[in-house]
Amino acid sequence: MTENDKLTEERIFEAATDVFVDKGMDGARMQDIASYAGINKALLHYYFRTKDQLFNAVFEMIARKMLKKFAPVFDENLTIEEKIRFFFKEHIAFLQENPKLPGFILNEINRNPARIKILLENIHFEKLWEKLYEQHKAELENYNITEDTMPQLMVSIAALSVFPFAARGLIEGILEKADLGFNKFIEERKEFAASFVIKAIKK
Amino acid sequence: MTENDKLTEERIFEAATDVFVDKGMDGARMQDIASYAGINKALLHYYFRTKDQLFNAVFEMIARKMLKKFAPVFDENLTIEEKIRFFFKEHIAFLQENPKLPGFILNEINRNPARIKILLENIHFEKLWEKLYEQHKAELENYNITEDTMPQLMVSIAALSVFPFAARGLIEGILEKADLGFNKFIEERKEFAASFVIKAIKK
DNA sequence: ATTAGGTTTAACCGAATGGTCAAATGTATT
DNA sequence: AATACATTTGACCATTCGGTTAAACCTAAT
Repeated sequence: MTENDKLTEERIFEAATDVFVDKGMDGARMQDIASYAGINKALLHYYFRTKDQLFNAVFEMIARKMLKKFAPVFDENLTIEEKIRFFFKEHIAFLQENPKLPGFILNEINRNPARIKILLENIHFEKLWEKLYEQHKAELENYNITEDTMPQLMVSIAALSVFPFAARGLIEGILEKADLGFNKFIEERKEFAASFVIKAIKK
Repeated sequence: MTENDKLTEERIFEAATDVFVDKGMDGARMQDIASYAGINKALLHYYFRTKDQLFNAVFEMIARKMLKKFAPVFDENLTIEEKIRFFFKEHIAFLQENPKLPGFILNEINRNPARIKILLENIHFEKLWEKLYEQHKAELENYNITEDTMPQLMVSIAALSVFPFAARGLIEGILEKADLGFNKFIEERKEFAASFVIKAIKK
């Protein structure tokens, strides 16, 4: 049953993804994953020998999926400002559908920083801003951005997009008292963050 | 021995802080904390009955310490721009000395959001931007900030300061290839982030 | 010196957890 | 129908972990 086979493995993988993202590596229980997938715990170990192996598979898949969302911006033929607006719209929309990913990834990275190096090799994520800088060298004359400050800019953009989700618990707690829902806050953020960055870098 | 007593309890508390911040609630082991404090595991339970109690004590102390760093800005008699520069300088300096706090807090908040509500009640952190907005109402005529967008601004400022530490593993992995140390990156960030925000909100 | 009370320890307990195994079940091939 | 092979399961194991207990230790007061 290659068909059923795939189904089982996929069900396991999806269950594992949900549980790991929700509880983290340390908090996740193999039994939970098995129950969630509607199978026996031994079958988990049949498909993925150990918890570590299962976790690594899940983590790499998620990290790849997330980092990939950063990439398409660089292929589009757009001005910097258009790219910035495009990025915030797309990336925040992605996070709206996967709101727990930021917290999960940041946490697991801190728990095991070594994993990142492997990840960054598999996905070629290096010198990403250099490419961007080359693409817009002429255009950047009108902006307060040099090659040196590109990393600062990139991290800032990532921060503005990712942080609200990573700190959702805090933000919700505070916004509540201003009776402003988190969803509305995020929806408004797509435009706010984009304009914020563009204003910030303009000469 | 009230003197020795305090010493033991303090040693335990400090050890617990280190271990919890490093491994998180789920990853931390009572035995590790005991060993780290140079005492017996039973003595841990003698001073702090359960792991939960110990963790709560540690977490609340850390959260209070960290959130407190946000407060002084509001007491100073400074212009907005001065406050922004002051904040980034002070807050990032604080994080330089406690680089693992952001990851720890964000993670534990996601793992147990309910705890936040209790915390936010103990520390009165509410409507903080309303105070700020009132203080600078007149001055804000020259900026693109309304009362509605204050939360967006506040979250953005926090993001720019906190995120690099929460994502340190990632940033280091990427910066490495640009042979720029994390420390240098952070040092430069104090000025970069401040100017970034000021530019962004100016009319 | 003895007592009393807080402090510290070694040994232990029960539950939970990651992982294993032999048996059972299903399935395709001959 | 019989064989061979992959899939699935229940029962089980060893270890780890949070927590307990009873006894030992220390110190100050009588």
